[in-house]
Amino acid sequence: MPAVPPASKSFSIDICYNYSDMETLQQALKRAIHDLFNTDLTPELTRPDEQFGDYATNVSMQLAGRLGKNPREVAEQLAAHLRESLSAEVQEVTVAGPGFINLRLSDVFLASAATAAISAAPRTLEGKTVIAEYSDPNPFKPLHAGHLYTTLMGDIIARLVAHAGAKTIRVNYGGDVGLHVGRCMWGILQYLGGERPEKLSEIAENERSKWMGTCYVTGNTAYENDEQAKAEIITANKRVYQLHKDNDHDSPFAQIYWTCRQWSYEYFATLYDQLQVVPFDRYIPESEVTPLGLQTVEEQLQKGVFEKSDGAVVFDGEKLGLHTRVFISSEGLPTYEAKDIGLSLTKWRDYQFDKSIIITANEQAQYMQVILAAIKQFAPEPAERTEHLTHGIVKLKGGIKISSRKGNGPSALDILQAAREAGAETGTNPSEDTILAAIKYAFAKNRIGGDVIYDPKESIALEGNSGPYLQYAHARARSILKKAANGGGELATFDEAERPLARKLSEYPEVIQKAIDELMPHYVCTYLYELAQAFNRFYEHAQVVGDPREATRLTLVRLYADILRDGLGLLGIGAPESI
RNA sequence: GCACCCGUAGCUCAGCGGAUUAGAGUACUUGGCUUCGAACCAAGGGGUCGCAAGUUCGAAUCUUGCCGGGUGCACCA
Repeated sequence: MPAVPPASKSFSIDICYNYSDMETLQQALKRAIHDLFNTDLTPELTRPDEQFGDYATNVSMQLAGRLGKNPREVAEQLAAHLRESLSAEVQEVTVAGPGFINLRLSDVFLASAATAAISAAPRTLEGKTVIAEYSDPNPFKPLHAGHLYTTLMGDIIARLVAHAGAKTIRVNYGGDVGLHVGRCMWGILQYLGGERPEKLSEIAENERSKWMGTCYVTGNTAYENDEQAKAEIITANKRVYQLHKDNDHDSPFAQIYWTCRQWSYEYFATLYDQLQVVPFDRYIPESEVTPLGLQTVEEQLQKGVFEKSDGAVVFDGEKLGLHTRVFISSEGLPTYEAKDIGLSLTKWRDYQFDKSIIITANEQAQYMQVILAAIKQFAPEPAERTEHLTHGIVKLKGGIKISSRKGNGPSALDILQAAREAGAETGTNPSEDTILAAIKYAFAKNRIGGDVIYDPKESIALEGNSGPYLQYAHARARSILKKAANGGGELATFDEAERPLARKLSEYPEVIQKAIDELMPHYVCTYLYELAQAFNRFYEHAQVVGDPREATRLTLVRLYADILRDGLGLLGIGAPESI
C-alpha cells in the first residue's frame, strides 16, 4: 500500500503519484472525519454526474446517524474542513441535497491524475500467486461456442490478475478419461472397423477434429439408443482408465487413444493461436490428477468425510444444505468429483496459491459448492482460497441455445465464421484483428454471469459500443498525433472542452481497480466506450493541430490513445495504428 | 418437489453493499461536414425498472410472497 501522502505538499505537474487521486482524497477525508468527529471511517467516494463535481461522498449521512446530528450540518462542517485541507487538490467543495459532499478537482490536480492514469494502475496483487483455470475443453469432444466464450473470458480475467501484479498461472484442465472418451473411442472404433491404429493415417490432417467430432456424435447417439453399444462404451471407458494405470502406449487400443488425444490437443492449440489468447502455463489432463483424487477420497472415506451409499462413495452435502454427490462410483471408478479433488490438491501442492480462480459455466455452480465443501473438511486452505466464477451461455441472436451435451450446437469455429461473414457484409473488409476485437468485446461487455446473446452483425459494426469501434477510435487518435509536427506539452489548465476529457482519463485507475477487485471485465468495456464518447465531444468542439492550445490538447489525445490501447490490451484486443 | 441464477426502453444491455432528474447502444425522427479520420456530434420520441406487500426521510437496488424464464439435484462431465 502506498504511504499516506504528506499533509502539505507543493504541487507541480511533473509529480506523478504512484497511487490514484482518489486515494489521496479519501485519506484527506478520512483525516477530516477523524479531526472533526473523532471517528474512524473509510469514506466511499463515487463519481457523480459531471454537473455536481468530480467526486462525491454520502459519508455525512452515515455519520449523522452515528453522531445523532443533522446530515446537512455534518456535511457543511466536513466541507469547510476540506476546503482548507485540500486547497491544492480541490477547487470547490459543495454540499447538495440531503448532505452529499461534491468535490471539484483543481486543474493542477486533475492534470496530475490524468497524466498518471496508466502508471497509477493498481498493483494490489503484487507478490501473490494466482491460478486462473479456464477453457477446460475435453479432448475427444468438439469445441463449441461456450468454450470460445469461457476461453476468452478466462483469458481476460487472467490478464486482469496479471495486470494487478500477481504471478499468474494459467491452467487448462481437460477430461482425457471418462465416459465421454468411451463414447468417442467407441465411435472411432466403429469408423476404423476395429482396433486398427494404422487406419488413422487415412484421415487428412485438416479433417481430424471434424472427424473426431463425428465419432463423438456417433458414440453419443449409440449410448442413448443402443443397449449393446452402451455396454461396449462402458467397457471402453474402463479400458481407457486401465491403459493409464498400465502406462500402456503400445496396444492397438492405446495407440488409437494416444494419437487421438494428441490430435485434440493440437486442435485446441490451433484455436488458441487463432484467438490470440495468452498461452497456458499448464495443461492438466484428468488422468494426471485421477490417482491423487481417488487416493484422497479413499483416505477421507476412512476418516468419515465421505461415506458409502449403495456401493458408491458419496459426500453428504445435504447436511450443509447442498447436494449429495458421488465421488467414486459403485463400479469403483472415480467420478468427475473425485478428479476435481485431485485437481485442487495438485494446484495447491504445486503452487501454494494465494488465490485460485476457476471459470466455468453457471451450471456447475452448485456442483462446485459441493466439491469445495468436501475439500474444506480435510484441506481448508485451498478450499477457502478458491473462487468459482461462473458465466452464462452463449446464444445466437434469434435464439438457439448452444448446448454442450448434444453434438449439434454451433462450434467455436462457427462463431468465428459468423463474425467473418457479418464483417464481409459490411463492405469494410475487416482484418482478422478486427474480427477478434468484435467477438472478444461482444463477450466481455456484459456483466459476467448472465447469458450472452451474440449478434455477429452488431459485434462487427463500426458504430456503437463495439470492439471495432474502439479500434477505430484509437486509430483516429493516432492519426491526429501523426499529423502534428510538435509533441505535446505538460498539462496544467483546462478549458471547457478539455476538462471533461481530462476527468474521464483520470478515472482509468479506479475502473481497473474495480474490475480487478470484482473480477468484472465489463467495467473496462463500459469505461472505454464512455471515454471514447468523451473524446468525441471534445474533438467536436476543439481543434487540436494548429490551435493555440495545441500542446495541451495533443497530450490529451496521446493519453486518450494510450489508455484505449492499454484497456483494449486488458481485453485481449489489439489496437492497430490504422484500421 | 427442493436449491441456485435471472426478469430495467421495440431489441441488446449498464446501473445492484440505498440517495441528487432511471442511463447507454441499436432502431426510429430531425439538424450539423470548404477545417485534424462525420465510423462522429447535437436534439427528440420511447420505461407502472415482472407483480404485490414490507422496512426507511428515500427502493430498480434491501426483505418476504407470488408470476415468468433458465440451470442444477448420486454413480455423465
